[in-house]
Amino acid sequence: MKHACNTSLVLRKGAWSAEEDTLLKNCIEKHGEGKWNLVPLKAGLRRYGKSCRLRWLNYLRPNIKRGDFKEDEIDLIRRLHKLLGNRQVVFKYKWSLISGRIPGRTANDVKNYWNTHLRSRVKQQKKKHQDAKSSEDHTMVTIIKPQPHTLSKPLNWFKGDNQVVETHEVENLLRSSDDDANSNYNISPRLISSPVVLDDPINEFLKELFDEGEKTTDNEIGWLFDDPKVEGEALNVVEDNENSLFDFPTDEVMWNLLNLEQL
DNA sequence: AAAGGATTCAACCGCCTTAGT
DNA sequence: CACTAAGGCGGTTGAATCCTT
Repeated sequence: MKHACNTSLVLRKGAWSAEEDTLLKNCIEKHGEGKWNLVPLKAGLRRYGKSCRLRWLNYLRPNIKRGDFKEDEIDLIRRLHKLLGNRQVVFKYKWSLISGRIPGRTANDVKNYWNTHLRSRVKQQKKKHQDAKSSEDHTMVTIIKPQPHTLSKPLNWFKGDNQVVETHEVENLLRSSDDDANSNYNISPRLISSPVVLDDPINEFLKELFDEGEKTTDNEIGWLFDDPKVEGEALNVVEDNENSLFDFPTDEVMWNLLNLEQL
């Protein structure tokens, strides 16, 4: 028999009260983030640690921006979702990546905004676009690089049916031609050029991702480096002692790329 | 004014990955 | 190597609020 009759052990669910918020905030300010399973004890809350974490990250954390999304924020979400949205398997952390580009907005905020405001709108636009282009042979989509986002942990990348490729393997794929004449992709630290085709889904994807110029099919990804402001910037892969990090472009470069994209 | 349908968004759920043992 | 706990993610839910009739 569990302690069902002891109400002091029943954990609360649902909306947070102002009192709970204060307790959690004080606790985090005193002890810092982390060890979420201990937070309810430290804070005197009858909540799951996971619930505390979510409340802190999405609502109580300093510098969280509330209220309506601005036009530039919406535009950025739309563009980044177009880049990442069709590649959900590879870009597993899509919403985090997108929210990482928008100061003060959480992944949950961005996801909610997309689901409630943008998804249907984009669907309609896409359908319109397809209808308009149905008589043409193909559409052209130019694409931008992923946002600058430092991943603290190595990610597993999609490799095929239930297989993953470790980050270091992707690093190998992206290794500079200066470092390895036999590298799969002829990528200098500053410029991406056409990769070699290999019989592997991830390489197929990377080929698409790094292919020069424009793609000829809808929903596909390619690169456009026509603009000299942008040309020369590339996906840098750097080492951080223990962890492999993808150092995506700076804000300025990102905006240049986004401005180039014709959506 | 009120009923009820539509929309919003905070919070939960389940799954996956990672770190520790 | 296997197991477990914790952290982190995207998808989904449902209460609150807004809008329409």
